[in-house]
Amino acid sequence: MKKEKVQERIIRVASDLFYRQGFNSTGINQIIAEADIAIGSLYNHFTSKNDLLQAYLIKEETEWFKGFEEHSAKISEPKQKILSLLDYRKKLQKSSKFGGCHFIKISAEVGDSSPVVSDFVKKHKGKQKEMIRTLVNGYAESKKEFDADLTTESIFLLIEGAVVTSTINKNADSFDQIQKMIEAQLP
Amino acid sequence: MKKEKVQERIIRVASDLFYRQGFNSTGINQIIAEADIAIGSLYNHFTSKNDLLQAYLIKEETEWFKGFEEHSAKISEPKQKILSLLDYRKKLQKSSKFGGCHFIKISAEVGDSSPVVSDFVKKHKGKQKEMIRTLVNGYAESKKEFDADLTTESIFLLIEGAVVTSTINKNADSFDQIQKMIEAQLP
DNA sequence: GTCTATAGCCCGATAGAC
DNA sequence: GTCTATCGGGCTATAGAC
Repeated sequence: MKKEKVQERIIRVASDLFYRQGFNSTGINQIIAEADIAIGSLYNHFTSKNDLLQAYLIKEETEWFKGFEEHSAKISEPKQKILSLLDYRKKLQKSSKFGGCHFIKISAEVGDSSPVVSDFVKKHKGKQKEMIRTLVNGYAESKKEFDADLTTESIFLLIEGAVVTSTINKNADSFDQIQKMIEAQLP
Repeated sequence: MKKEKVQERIIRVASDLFYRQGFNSTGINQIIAEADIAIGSLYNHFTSKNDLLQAYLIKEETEWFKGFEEHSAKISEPKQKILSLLDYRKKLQKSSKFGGCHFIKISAEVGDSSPVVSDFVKKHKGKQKEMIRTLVNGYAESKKEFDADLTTESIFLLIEGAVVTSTINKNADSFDQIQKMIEAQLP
């Protein structure tokens, strides 16, 4: 394990605070205190707080896809691969104490006032949906009279609904429910 | 039309700003400027900014249910009544330029740090779901072998997913998609 | 490339005149 | 019950020593 560089530590600390407290509720002073650096050092590595926000988005997106790849690496059967995505999102929610989706959260907080953030989140959710589409198409090859597009949209929207709802209710019930629903759509 | 009282104007202005800009990004000074009052008057009617936040939540919840009642007043057929809920949420999204659900938004921004807000949003979403359950039960009476509970959860989660997704994509596509899905669940 | 000090601004909230 | 003036503190960001 290589020693963590200063810049990486700043991003890690800031990301954690942005997610847990919100971007606007996290001050520069808190970031430098928890990262144990001086404010001059922070502004040597990042030009502004918004610059940190961009690094946060990129980091979380990279880790999101890498995390799913690792989570589902051993699964090759298409239906199980789809279900492992539900399991992945459920796992993320549990390990974050139901903190919610990073991207929905930041979008709700600063999205409308920052086109950079809105665009990033929109594209990210598009990537998620395309990943689902690939999984569904892999499943659909063996089936006839199967509407892959509608199934893709349905799985995507059910997951988004389940994530938001599990965040509000602070439990994983909605994931157990959508698992039944999605299994029923994959005969 | 009665003349709008000062207190009502404050709530109206603050609510609008909280929704469009976010709670943390809205300052007291902006509220009093747009409401055209002095800061002393604001603190005569409300004890704190958090007090205003509570008034905002109550106002939005009241208007949400009243709005649906009016929107669906002329519809008595159970299936159409359910579909009118989708139409209502779609209408809300369009008229707010896809600003998203008030309650999901405030929950994402300050929910975790404020149990009062988290609890309110959780209860509010519970009320929404119970309303859906009543509508679905009204429909289910005429059907056999119909899983009202699972259908209720499915409709609720699809709507939540559609609202979040339409907010991110700034269009109503997801509502058109869930309409197909939900119609298919109501044979 | 790390540090301290501080500028310049805005925040929520209060005091007290009228 | 509305107003103005102001407090104390936090904010992001910069300047400049080392």
